Amino acid sequence: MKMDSFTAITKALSDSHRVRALAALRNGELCVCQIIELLALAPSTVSKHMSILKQAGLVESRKEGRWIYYRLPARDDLKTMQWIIRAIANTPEILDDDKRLKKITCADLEIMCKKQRNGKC
Amino acid sequence: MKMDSFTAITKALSDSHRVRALAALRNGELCVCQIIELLALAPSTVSKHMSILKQAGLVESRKEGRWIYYRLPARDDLKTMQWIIRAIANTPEILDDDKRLKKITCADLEIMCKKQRNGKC
DNA sequence: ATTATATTTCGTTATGTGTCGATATATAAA
DNA sequence: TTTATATATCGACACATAACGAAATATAAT
Repeated sequence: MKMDSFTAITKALSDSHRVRALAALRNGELCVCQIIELLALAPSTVSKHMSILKQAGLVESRKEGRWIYYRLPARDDLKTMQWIIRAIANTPEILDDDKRLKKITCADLEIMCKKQRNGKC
Repeated sequence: MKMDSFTAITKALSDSHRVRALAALRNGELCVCQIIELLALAPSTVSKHMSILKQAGLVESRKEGRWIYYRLPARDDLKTMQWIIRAIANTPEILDDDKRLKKITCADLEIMCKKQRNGKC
């Protein structure tokens, strides 16, 4: 691995919002609006975070209609993820996120996005 | 691990100078002035870097007379180090550092520090 | 005791980063 | 084709961080 690639990864991991987003993806892909809901940040902010994770090679993305889904890389050449996930999986923040994620993933995407527009989240 | 401890580690690892210092320690402890020589930064800057690494639990220190030595933690509870070291050990930067380290560790501490004072490094 | 010196701490400056709102882009709906 | 909307990009701001030199601290040498 090159030094730049390495620091790109560690920089990407040095923000707790990004770490939480990454952990949220360990049980499957998520739509951006679901991550927005989870982190409770402005859409533009979440978009930036995800682009940093993608740049570092820590996530991949897929477009489906209006929605964009992010996921952990399929080919885990690096066992990076395993270590990271295991390191923080039991923190209160992530455990709480897991709970909230269940509700978020159950909700209909259209309805959830509409709630976000109306500022009811 | 707590989330704060985790991001303290990733933040510490998100600077290439600190990563280089860490890699330099994998073959044994080093005096601060040796790390100054290796990184070619101001003493105060190196001191700050080492305190960040120490805060994150990535290094320990030992005082001996006027000199302070840093080393990797003895009890590697986390296998963190192994992964980090392996990830960057073959980068040009680290390989070059290894070469220069051989000369640095051979040189007498007193003489090297004197050279630093006179600005000949 | 006084001086020299290895390292840290402090203050300052320049650059980087997280956040947001506004605008742009691309796709779906009407 | 026009309108709605999910996400990304841009511009601005506040705050964090890396760098240095100067001063402080602690230890060794004289």
